[in-house]
Amino acid sequence: MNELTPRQRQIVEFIQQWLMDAGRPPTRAEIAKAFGFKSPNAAEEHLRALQRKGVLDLSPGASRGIQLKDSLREQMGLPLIGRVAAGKPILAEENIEARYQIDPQLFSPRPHYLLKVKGMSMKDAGILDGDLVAVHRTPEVRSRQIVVARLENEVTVKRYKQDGPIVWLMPANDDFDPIRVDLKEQSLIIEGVVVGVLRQGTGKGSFQ
Amino acid sequence: MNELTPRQRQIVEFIQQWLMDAGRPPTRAEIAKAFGFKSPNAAEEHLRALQRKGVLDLSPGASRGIQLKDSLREQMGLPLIGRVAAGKPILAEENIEARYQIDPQLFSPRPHYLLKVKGMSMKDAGILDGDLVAVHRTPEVRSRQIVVARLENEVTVKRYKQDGPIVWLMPANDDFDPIRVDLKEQSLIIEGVVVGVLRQGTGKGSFQ
DNA sequence: CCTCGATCTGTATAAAATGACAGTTACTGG
DNA sequence: CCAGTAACTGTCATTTTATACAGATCGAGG
Repeated sequence: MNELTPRQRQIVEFIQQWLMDAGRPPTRAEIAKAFGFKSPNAAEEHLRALQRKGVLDLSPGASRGIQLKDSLREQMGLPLIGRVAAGKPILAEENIEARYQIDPQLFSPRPHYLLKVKGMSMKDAGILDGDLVAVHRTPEVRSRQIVVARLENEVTVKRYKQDGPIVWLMPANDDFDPIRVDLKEQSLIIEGVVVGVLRQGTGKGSFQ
Repeated sequence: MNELTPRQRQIVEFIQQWLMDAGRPPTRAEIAKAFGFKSPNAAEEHLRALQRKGVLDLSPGASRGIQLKDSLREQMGLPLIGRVAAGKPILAEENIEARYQIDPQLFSPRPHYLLKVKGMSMKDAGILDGDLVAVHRTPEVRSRQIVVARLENEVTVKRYKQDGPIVWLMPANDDFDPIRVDLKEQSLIIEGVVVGVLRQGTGKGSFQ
């Protein structure tokens, strides 16, 4: 049901482009002109179809009353997770300290949240105390990826290494010891894989 | 001349807010209603004044034809500087590999560009080969800040240390030696101070 | 005192834009 | 073959919007 036709996708992309260029949504006539339609009603019907499919909202009566729903989500930005309350899902509202808009093209795959790292256990991977890691939420992890894992209500960032039923969470710092997890005895929840790192100049960072 | 009156500032802030909420600029009537004006012309005159002061652009004839100039610059995003061509200013068009939108609240002071770091000379400061550093363009640097400096047409990222007429550019890696610059003999151009670090998951990064 | 800019009211109108109705064409699944 | 949907053309009444013109007030500066 939510599948867009190629033409509809073109229309959405055109509206996005127009928003970037002009700072306001296009009118029906402007859409029609851009696509070579000889009637504004062609645009009207596309907009109706896209509204039915939930891609955008139309404000009745308002000129340029087109609102892309995706852009709303983008306006929200990535949530920054600080301290994770025990037992709560990681993206619970009470864990969110702030939201930051980040260009989605910057990281891939697309991150779902930012997590503030505590401690220096990943120092040699260039992840310092206070850094923010961009995390893509997925349970699929491969060995040697840096993951966000939850063990006994404790959230940690470590390099993942699987050896049959044994998972090793490897720090990147000789002062720390690897953590051994026997999946037959303990539950390990993978909260996602790290797809980027972000350090703010402010705070106790190592510069300025 | 570019000083806005308090009322004008309110108008600009209102337009920004409206853009965030509705995804389209307000009409004159909508501005008038929000401020309690009994005539849309009051809004019209504010818009004219703001256009004269260069804060926004008005598209004649278009409904909701208000474009905030700041938001245009924000839409452009931060330029990513890769290889710096010898002799060219760092922000020359040919040095720009891409542009990324970054939440301005994320770093402070506000960065002007991103620079791709080559080599591991700042490893112990958590800056690895291929990382992007967010740089605030200023010639004012204090000792111990990490700076972007240009020496003999070579752009480097190092920790700054001044000792009278002698400047030391300190690596954060025991395998590298400090660079000694005598300001009486050599010219050192400070291209800015590092206000943040950003690592993309892709590439030859140390994870995934 | 006079002028000027900022900040408004009040009125009016042309242009821009929405949104409805009546058709057409082409393709797709039953 | 028929119904349904996507993708249009063509027309037009109504509403929304921009924008011009004629005032009014108030405070700052010469």
